[in-house]
Amino acid sequence: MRASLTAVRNRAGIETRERILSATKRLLAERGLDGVTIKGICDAADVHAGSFYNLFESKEQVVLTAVREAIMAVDPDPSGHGNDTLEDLVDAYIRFVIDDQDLARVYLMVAVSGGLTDPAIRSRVLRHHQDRHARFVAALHRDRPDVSEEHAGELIDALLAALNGYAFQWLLDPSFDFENHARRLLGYG
Amino acid sequence: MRASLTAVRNRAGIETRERILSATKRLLAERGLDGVTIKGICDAADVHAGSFYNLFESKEQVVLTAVREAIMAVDPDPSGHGNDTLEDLVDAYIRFVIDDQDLARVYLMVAVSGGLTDPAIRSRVLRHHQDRHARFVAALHRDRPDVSEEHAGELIDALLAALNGYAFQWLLDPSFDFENHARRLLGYG
DNA sequence: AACGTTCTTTAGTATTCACTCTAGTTCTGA
DNA sequence: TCAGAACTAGAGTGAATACTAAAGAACGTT
Repeated sequence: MRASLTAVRNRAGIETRERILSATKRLLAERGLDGVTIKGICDAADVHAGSFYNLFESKEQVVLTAVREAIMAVDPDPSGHGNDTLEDLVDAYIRFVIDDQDLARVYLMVAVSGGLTDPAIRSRVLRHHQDRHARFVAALHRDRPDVSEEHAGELIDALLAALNGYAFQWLLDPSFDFENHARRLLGYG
Repeated sequence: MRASLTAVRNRAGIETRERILSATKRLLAERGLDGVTIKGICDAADVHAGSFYNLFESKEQVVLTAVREAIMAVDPDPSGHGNDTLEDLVDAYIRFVIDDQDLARVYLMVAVSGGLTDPAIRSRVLRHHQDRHARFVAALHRDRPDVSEEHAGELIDALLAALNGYAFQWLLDPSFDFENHARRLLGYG
């Protein structure tokens, strides 16, 4: 690791950084976590290795940055939490997956392959899941105060897991009716 | 690729082949599709590279062999098809995931990462899914002849996708009540 | 316009990867 | 037991990998 990166201040540097990050996201979606190479990123971003290392410390850093953005993109409006209905939350996930397929692919691949193999990514994924779980449970409780806390926890557990399964199936086979199946999950009882 | 492999006939060769294959499966489960290396496999199987290439043509071949076994292990009793109930099929999947976590991990990682990036694996995964889908639809139709074919197809679509989502969630977080959630999916209506 | 900082390029290095070669050892069948 | 086939060991090859160093170009500030 380099001692420290020079500060990024000029317009050129900021633009290059953005180009590298979006190329990384695209390549992650296309080739997967380990299919991404520095050369691939640099070619796609039309940048030389030296420039890359002027702006990022390592391949790991740029990948983690892209992954972090993908994970954060799953949840809408994280500041104004507390007023979403369960339907809002599910809708937001549906929209995320459909509108931002690249990031959704990254999110799922990271969750599955990374979560199942890399301890650092695993804990990140689990933590993210906990936050999501809490948010969904709160929303469910708002809609249906009669549902017990324990039961709500289990319902949301199943809901989130199924949503991921649906999303994956749709990314693999676009004829899968992701949107309707996902909405139908809301008929909880 | 080598012109041809010498035939594997001796006990020693067969044993070594098995050692290599099971080491490959274990490493696939631990490190993922691209985390597996020839050196890793050879070390784990206590074999040298020369021996490896005497028994397998390439890294790709041994990985695909392991993957094929993982995918085949998902479906029970493929010969005697036609008499399983939907409950049998779901039970078999539950048992597969719980009893053979390594293979289940490989199966899911391959389906997600491989399916989303590698065209060869993608078509293999899709084809496998079609077979599974047909089997599940037939079982549903046997239980409930009143359900229309189209509706049955959609129900099974959702069932299979949810099962995969549940399995992944459980592999990531063992406190997830995979078995019960999976069984609950059978309350279709 | 001139100076220091930031950015880019070019040409590397060391390492790891899948895979090969060859010589030697063990096994099997006759 | 012996010949030939199957198997193993271990060094080695070239390509690809992440990453670095150093020099020059572009930028922004004064």
